Amino acid sequence: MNEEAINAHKLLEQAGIRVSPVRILVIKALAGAGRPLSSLDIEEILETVDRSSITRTLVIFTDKGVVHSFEDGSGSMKYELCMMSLKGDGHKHCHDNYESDEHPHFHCVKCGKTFCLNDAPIPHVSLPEGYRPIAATYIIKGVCADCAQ
Amino acid sequence: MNEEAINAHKLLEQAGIRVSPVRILVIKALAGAGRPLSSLDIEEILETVDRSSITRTLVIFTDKGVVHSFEDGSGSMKYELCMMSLKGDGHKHCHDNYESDEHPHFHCVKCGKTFCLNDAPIPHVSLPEGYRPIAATYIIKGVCADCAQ
DNA sequence: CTGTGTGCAAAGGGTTTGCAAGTAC
DNA sequence: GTACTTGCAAACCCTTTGCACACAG
Repeated sequence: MNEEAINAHKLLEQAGIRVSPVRILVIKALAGAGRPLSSLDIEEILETVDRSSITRTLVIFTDKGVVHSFEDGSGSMKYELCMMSLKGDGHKHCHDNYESDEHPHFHCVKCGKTFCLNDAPIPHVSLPEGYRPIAATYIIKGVCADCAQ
Repeated sequence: MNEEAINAHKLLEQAGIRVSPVRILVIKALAGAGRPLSSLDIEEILETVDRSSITRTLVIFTDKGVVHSFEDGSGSMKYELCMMSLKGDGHKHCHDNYESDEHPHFHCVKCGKTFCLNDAPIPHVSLPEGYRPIAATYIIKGVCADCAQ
């Protein structure tokens, strides 16, 4: 069992999710991509795994705070590993502190890929009285450097 | 013809869109709601109009810059009148200047409604070299004041 | 007559669900 | 044995498309 597998294993246990082959594979696919993936993206990486199993896995991960999920305007949901779970702060649910964990994304309308803008935090916007925030998504739509050439 | 109808008429002409009954009705529905609507929302307001006609109308409006469209995480597209077209600056396409025209939104996961946070502009995030922005969406997901009680 | 707008029905893309077989404890 | 996981197929939701009729110039 290599380093990556050990980390995926640990990550699942810390999040209170039972370990399974598909779950390990999905974690590794997300970790290896370095950018948010759709269930279709993951299916293409993990050729042998059924899409509904991937989607079910991602729902569990989202519930347990292991991944963030958001719509980037491409028509399909994108998923990325939550930074807090990667750091091993499994007991801190990322929903409790979304502003420090989330970051903006850039969605390229040409290639369809979505990139993380890790350098900047999601800038703060204050809410009207009584509004309780859970999460925030900040997506800039445009053309990426590769596609602009 | 009342005041609202005259405005819708003018708005369409300024955007270079031919006037039609459905287009007037969709403009009025959007203007009357005060918050972004889905095609289903509009269908419920305009009981007699077919949903595909509404969607086709919204596509035209988006192309011409009369409305903004974005995904709020509810699974369906939301549409709202572009402020620039309301002010009569029909010649200024809102895509040319998204940061000054757009604003953040709040999506309530309980009632499913999406509200405009008009007080704040979309805060600026700088992009890596070569990335060309077209539009930005900033959506805070949570529970609205009415649903939090 | 010609082009545009609209309603209806079908198709398409993505996600979710039901069910049965497989697997771990 | 019991509970969980997974693959397959069907159902579902929303959007898009094809087509025919209605209407305006």
